[in-house]
Amino acid sequence: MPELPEVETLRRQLGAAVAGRAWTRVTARPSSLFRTPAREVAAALTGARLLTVTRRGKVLLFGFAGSRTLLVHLGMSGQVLLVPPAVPGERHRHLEAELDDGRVLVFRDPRRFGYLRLLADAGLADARELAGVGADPLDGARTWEAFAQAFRGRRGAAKAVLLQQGVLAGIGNVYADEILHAARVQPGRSAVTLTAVEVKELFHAIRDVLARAVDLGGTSFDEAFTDLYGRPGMYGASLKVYGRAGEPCLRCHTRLKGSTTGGRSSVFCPHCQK
DNA sequence: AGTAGGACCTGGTGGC
DNA sequence: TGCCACCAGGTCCTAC
Repeated sequence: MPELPEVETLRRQLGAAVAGRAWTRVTARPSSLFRTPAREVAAALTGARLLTVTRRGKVLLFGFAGSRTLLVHLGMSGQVLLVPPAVPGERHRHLEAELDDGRVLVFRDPRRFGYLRLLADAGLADARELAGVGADPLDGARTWEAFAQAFRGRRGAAKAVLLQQGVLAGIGNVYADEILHAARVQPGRSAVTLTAVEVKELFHAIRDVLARAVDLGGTSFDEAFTDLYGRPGMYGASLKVYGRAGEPCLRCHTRLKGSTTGGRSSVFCPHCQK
């Protein structure tokens, strides 16, 4: 369930540890993950030097010399790992890139909900993977007024709007629940009914929750997410509602309620979330 | 334009 | 112990 904090954690680590390295040998095993044929990806990236690693919402962009960019979405079980050369391949390795320092960059994804796509930089502007990606919640220049305008233009439930990547990019099911609890807004509440004060509260909750989750290296459930070095994120201990249906609200001790809307599970406090 | 539902996929879990 | 139904999640698609 990599959402913004998990993807950002990886981006920072990749930028520090892998950017600047050439990919000396690339193995790509064909699977439904590859939106560019695996053979083509391997051929194009063998010998290529990775220059930058950036992020748009939940999408990682690996920028290579020669004006090519590899888009990587981790879906819900995707992992990017940096391992020593001798580590034998566990299952579900879709792409392995040997670096010019001998280490190996691994892309795993047991459930294969993610994707990889290689594009010429000129094609980035109209890549469908990025077309719906909106502003970044951690962009310090964003004001709550701009958020309010984007948020209140949508008709659906508050949670559904938070999950729309075009409003703010990078929020998934886990952090949406945490944000709504922090802002004291029920997930099913119609977005247009929020007062200006509530929208402002929501905006600050988005920032606070995501920034703190980034600081703690994201959230890990089982092995669904680990950082570049296989270590779990530490935000799990800070979760207030996700995974806690039936347990007491940490703010008011009311039993937290679970619900399902649009195929997504939600947990919220029926008392202190309005 | 919204909502709901299914599809994708596999590891883990709970029930019998 | 074994088997199976079911669930989780992000995104995309179709149907109302």
